Amino acid sequence: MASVTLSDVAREAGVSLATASRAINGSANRTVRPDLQQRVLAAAARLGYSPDANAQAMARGRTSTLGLIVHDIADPYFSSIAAGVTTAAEAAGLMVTLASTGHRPEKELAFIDVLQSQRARAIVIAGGRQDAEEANERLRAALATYRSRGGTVAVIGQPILDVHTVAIDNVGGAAELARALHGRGYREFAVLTGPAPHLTARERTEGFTTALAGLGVEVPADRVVASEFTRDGGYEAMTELISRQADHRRRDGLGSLAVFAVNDVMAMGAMAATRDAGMRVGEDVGIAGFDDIVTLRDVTPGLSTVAVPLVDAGVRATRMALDSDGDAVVEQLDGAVVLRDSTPGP
Amino acid sequence: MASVTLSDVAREAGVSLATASRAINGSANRTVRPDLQQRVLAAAARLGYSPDANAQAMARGRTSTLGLIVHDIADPYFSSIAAGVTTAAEAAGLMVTLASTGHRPEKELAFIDVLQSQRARAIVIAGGRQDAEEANERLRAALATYRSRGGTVAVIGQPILDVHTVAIDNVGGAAELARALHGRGYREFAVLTGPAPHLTARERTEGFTTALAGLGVEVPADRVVASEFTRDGGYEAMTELISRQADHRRRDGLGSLAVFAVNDVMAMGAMAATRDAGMRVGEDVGIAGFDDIVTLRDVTPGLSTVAVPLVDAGVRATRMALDSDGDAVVEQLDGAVVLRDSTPGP
DNA sequence: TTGTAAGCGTTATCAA
DNA sequence: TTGATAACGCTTACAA
Repeated sequence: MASVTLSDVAREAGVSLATASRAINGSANRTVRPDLQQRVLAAAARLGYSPDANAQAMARGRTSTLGLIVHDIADPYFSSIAAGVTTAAEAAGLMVTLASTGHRPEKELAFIDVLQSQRARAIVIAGGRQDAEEANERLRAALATYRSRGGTVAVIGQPILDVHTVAIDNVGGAAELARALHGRGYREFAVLTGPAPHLTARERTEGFTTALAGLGVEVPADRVVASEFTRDGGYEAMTELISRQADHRRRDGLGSLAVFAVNDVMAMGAMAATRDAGMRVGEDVGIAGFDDIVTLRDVTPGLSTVAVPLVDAGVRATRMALDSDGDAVVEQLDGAVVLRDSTPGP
Repeated sequence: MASVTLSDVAREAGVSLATASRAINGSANRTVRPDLQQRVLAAAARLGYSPDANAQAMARGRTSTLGLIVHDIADPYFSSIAAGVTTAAEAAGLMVTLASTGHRPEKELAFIDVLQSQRARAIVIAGGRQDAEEANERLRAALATYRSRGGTVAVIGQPILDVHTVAIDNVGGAAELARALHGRGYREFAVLTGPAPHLTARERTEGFTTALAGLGVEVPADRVVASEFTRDGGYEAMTELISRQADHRRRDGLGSLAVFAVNDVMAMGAMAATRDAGMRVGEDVGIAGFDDIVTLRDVTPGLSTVAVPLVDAGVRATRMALDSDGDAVVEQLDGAVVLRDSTPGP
């Protein structure tokens, strides 16, 4: 690591350290004489000088790092958000430090500590919150400390951490989906919901069932199946649902039933389970998801879903974290129902 | 940013700066008396001390940062690799700085500079190389400089940058796929290949056609369609292919034709184009891809493809970058053919 | 406009 | 075992 330092450059250019510094980054203190500036730049190039960002961070008292915490970067939901965050961060001249928790909530705290240590300028946390008050309280405390030290924060998810939040309208989107499916003629519904404490799953489920109730349709309790918030969760929940239904209606399949899986990846699992049970998606049973994952837009039958602008969510969260420093602001992001052939109507 | 410093902790604990430092991280210089150690730790906790990673980096002369450069983090190919990289990095006690180039090769160079400035310990570059010698030469130079300054590098892609490389066996995988499709009875083939300079696309195409040649089957030039390496590229190429074929064989569709799209995402585009042209995937034409993207494993008909262990590629590349410091090592990663219903046989 | 010198928060060397 | 103190590479008052 025998790096070339700014002193080396200064010496090579025959100027003082201060002048070299000013020439290379044009600091607040205005100008350096053009010819000197050139000399310094030339010397830097000749020596292959690379400024030490850590030293700069120390001297300046601030870094150009933004932290991004996701549950699982391989999940298309989070990777889309990450794309938005990296884009917006780059536009702001920041590099992003990526932390993937692997769905372990305690890692969130640990990563906040690390980002705190790195003196990251801002932290973006992506991913719905859990209904787990002690965990949330710890998170709130950690973020409050981070903010008190000058960092800024934005969360994509539920606005319960007292920080800037991009809140996806899960309730509204699910409700609209419910009405749209009802509009296509479905009168029987089921929900493959996530784990009970998962707020996003819960909001989507409630939005869906409440909207149906408003239309005079009830979703019986045995048609609300809990599971993991994953592809396998969707598969298992659908399998379970099918076996529960088998009793009543063995021969005619699930006929006029529309199944709402609370995210697209679960919906894909549900589709697979449907097929493995010998039924056809769309014809024997309708299936809808939530998110409109871009990679899944070409599946057949086309998956009905609620499109969420995930990349945009990442961009907005980053901007919020960077721009506004005051009280916690909540920005709502609406989804848009997209009806495709997985729910053609009964 | 009025942070608590180690001096504050030392004062609070009534010990020297040096002792505080040793107590908190147990440096090479062995022990600190247990009671002092406790006092320091307690003081640190009381004050909410958070070590300044930048200062540590300066003093220690090394960081705990690993840089990851991808073309597009929203692409499932890269997000899977990123998952492997973050996992392996975390295991090594490193944080990863994520850089997404948006497919602009010049950004790769710029990011290497930034990572160099950050004094990142290692850099992992994911994504196939282009046949563009000046660009590659610049990259080689940048990486050589980075390495000469003490950094280590690993690339996932073609081993042409004189650094450690995880090379995916595109030729072999595509060849095996060709033989497997031939084994299912196909005798006519087409290839939706990527842009000409894209080495991964080229290797897959060549592996495929060469293997077929070995079986006595030739792929006519007008059945090799170039396009972007994306979903839309696949869609357009397939549309083009269909229109080219339309002349000969209007009524019987593409019958016994198997189409190899050089990656899964392109294959999804090709499937969409097939359907939009009123044909059925599997029955009217076979379609296969490459990569076995996890999110696409449940599409119907199931997409025949070559499974590439992408997460593992990320893990290995990270380990290579971290472990071996010497000459460029090339580790080959084999794919495995997975035949599904998108190529049932003619 | 340029230079001198004082930090920035740690680690690590060297004495004590 | 502990404590001064000199780096680490840079920025930025403050002087010149």
